[in-house]
Amino acid sequence: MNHIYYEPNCLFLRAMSIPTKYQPKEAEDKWYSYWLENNFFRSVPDEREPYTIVIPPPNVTGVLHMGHMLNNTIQDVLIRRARMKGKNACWVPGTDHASIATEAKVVAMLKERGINKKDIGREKFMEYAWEWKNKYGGIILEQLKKLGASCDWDRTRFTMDADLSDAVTDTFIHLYKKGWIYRGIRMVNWDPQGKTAVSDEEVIRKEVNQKLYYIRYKVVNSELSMANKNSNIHHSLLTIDHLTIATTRPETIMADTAVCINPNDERYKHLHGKKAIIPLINREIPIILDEYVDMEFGTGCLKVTPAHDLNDYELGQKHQLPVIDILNDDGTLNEKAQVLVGEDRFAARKKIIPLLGEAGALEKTEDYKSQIGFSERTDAVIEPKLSMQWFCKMDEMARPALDSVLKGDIKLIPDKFINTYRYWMENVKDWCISRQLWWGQRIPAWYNEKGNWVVAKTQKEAEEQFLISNFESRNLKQDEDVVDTWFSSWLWPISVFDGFKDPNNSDINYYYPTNDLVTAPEILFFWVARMIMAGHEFRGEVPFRNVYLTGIVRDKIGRKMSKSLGNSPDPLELIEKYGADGVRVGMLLSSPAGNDLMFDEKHCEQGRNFANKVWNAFRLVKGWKVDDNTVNRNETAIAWFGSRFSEALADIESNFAQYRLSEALMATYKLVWDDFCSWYLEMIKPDFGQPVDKETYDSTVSFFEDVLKILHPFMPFITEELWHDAEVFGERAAKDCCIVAKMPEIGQIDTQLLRGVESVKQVITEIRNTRNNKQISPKQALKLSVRANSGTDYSIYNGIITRMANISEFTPVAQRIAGVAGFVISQDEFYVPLNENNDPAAERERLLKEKEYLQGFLRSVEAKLGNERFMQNAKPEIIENELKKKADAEAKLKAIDENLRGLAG
RNA sequence: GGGAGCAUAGCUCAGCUGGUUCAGAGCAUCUGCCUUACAAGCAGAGGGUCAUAGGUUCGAACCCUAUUGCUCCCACCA
Repeated sequence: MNHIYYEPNCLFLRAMSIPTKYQPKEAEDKWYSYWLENNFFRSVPDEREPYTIVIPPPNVTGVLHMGHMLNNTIQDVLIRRARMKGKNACWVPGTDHASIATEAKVVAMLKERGINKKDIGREKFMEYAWEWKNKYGGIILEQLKKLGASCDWDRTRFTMDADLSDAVTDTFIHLYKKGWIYRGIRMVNWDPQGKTAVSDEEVIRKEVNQKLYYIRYKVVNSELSMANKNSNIHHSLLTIDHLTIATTRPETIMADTAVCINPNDERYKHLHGKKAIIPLINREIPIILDEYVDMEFGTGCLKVTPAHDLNDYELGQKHQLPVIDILNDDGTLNEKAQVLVGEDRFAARKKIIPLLGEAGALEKTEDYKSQIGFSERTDAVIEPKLSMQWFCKMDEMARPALDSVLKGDIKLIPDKFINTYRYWMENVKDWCISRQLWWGQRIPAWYNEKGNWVVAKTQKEAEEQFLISNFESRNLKQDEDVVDTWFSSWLWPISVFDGFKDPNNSDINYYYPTNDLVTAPEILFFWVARMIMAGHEFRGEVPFRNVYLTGIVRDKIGRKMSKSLGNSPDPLELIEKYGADGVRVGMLLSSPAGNDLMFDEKHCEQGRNFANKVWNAFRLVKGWKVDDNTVNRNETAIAWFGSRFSEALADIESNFAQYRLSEALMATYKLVWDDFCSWYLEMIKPDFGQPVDKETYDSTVSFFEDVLKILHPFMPFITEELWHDAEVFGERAAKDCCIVAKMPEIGQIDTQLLRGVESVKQVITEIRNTRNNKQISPKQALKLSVRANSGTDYSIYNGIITRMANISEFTPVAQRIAGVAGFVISQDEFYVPLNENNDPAAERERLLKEKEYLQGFLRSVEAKLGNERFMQNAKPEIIENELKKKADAEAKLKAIDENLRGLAG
């Protein structure tokens, strides 16, 4: 779309050696290193007010995705703004060890090399894992730098740093001593792929199409079966009946320990006290009675499998049923299953169906939809499994954490999340904190050979405790499990400032509580709620004041961006293509807090175009020659933009105060593009080849400085680049960088002037419109007259109007001018005599149309004013407004009537 | 099954305590322009029964009720 023959024209431009398009790449590298070299991101406590953000630590092995882009752009905007407002801004970066995800990656890596995790043992495995971490762990942080993230990199932390791990151990012991951490056998969510337990929150439920299998169990006549106890072979001959159960998991029938029916179920009264026989393995199980069974569902007969279903487990406990666990940790069937041993649970499900068929036990299958739990990290289907785990009691910690949100000590933005937060906190369950992994902080519990155990920080301390309690303390072994990753990340806002190691150090005292937390609503409970609990428990204070919840980044047709769908653009490629500033603007343009972001590359394009606009506005100003002898004719324009800037700034500030970042950006965008470029610069632009007067130039340069400042948090690179143009701004010392410039403050706002210019803009638009309609070239100067009925003095706008609308002569008149094109702006009549003949008929039509509209308007206003109840109930200022509307409309109608009469005459 | 939220222009969203004929912005679209900063641009224009149906009110996009459609969260029905 570039006009090839246009570019060479640039050669004729004076002082226009800079390209017509902003080149982001070079500026980005240059200024990011410059900022680093000059320690602008570094924060140490001082006398200033702190402004602190701790980054939601990304997975150490992760790579940057669009969610990170959005999240970190927001944080950077907030932190840069705070820095420019004179606060001591501190953004603490870091990464999370993400035990299950990282361990899975390391296991996969080892597998590729033909190494099995179990064979090499824990120590060797950890060596590999650290090696992996050191190799890939920094990638995502390096990527954040490309985005312009102004983190204090000297403070970079990792959740498995020695100090942070110590904090985990110490808090574990602390909570254990309080009685809030306990150990027990429970049904947990087992991830057969990660081979670990996961917490309830890490289970994602999805609706899945399944089959419901109807399986026939023979029923044994109890007396006969007793009599023939020793002749299993003849079971089938002795059965007198059968029952049918419905299940989605036929591969678990070998673990059944009962069949349950509702005692009130008339259909099955004859089964009371009898026994059923599991098909294929022919094991006898009791038929028990419990009202838990829904008579409506399936056949009304429920197979009870305590080892592989939470409800069945509870039912089993109640009826003291044995537990038969037929699954290995990896989800394959073990020898207790007797059939299909070694098969994976899903393979077994497929294979058992023909077996049941052959045995005559399969009655029918039905399609069936139900919710199934998947592991958040590995996406494996969760298997309920009975095992010994560590738990953390949550109810007591939840209470203050709920209060601080309900009382508003912590604000959720947007606040619609308060409801969900409350629901969760009021129904909080104990947290399963142990994980059967190696990558993470090991549980500080020690066991002797007899199975006695203590909780202690070191083996030595454990031995001492064993001695005190007179237990055998030889050959102590530490618990093999590690704690849940979130058991370290919930300490993050405290641990990054060494608040556990040294609870009274100057950093934690200065930076804590932090100000804003920017994160996704998905981890509101996982992470945010638990951080609040930890804040109360370990510091007696909330960890942050505001939680800005971002939405999910989706593609433009609303699908969540994911690797598997391949619909996620590579953020670094986007930066390459549109520049970091362009991408930042693109991300922020349409993403109000809490709303999902329908990502479209077009937004980045818009961001890039905006950067280019700023760049070219700068080229314009840079190209001007200043002449001290030229007179300033732009006082009005300068005064206007000063006011307009303050007005817009007030709006921007208010948007920021409410965390409406996209609106703050849009307000900035419009101020710069429309008010500054399209209006102000056009108003004051000297004619080609003409110099600009000193006053206008200085004011414009100063305005430009302010514009760069308010743009900086959104577009750090281009602003810093232009900021350092020595020709325009003079040489700047390092300490005077844009990144640390003082944000402009809201100045005087001359509302009368603002309103006047708004009218003037309308006048100019009308004239341009007239040109468009009548196909008059903008180059052809026109004459303009005004009959100022409103009393407005247009003389101060003379320069603006003549320049912007190419008017050769702008004169006030006392009488209306007949037979001339015209328009009315707030009671004032404007006339544009045109050279060619007017079309009186068309003009008349236009006037009649406007008259009709005004009459309708007047009628509605008069109706209101004539309404007694309105006059009684409406606020006085509303009524006053209506009266003014009436007067305006009447004046306009009068002018139109006069014009119509003129046309007629 | 329970709870919450949303529905405004082709798209993404504003619309704050009901009150300018209130229906807005950006993008996209259309028309005319290579006007000496910028065609990644300039100037102008056209787009909407505010999901549907009722109600409250002098007055409703806004408050209430119902309906429809979508989204999210929570929940053990095999």
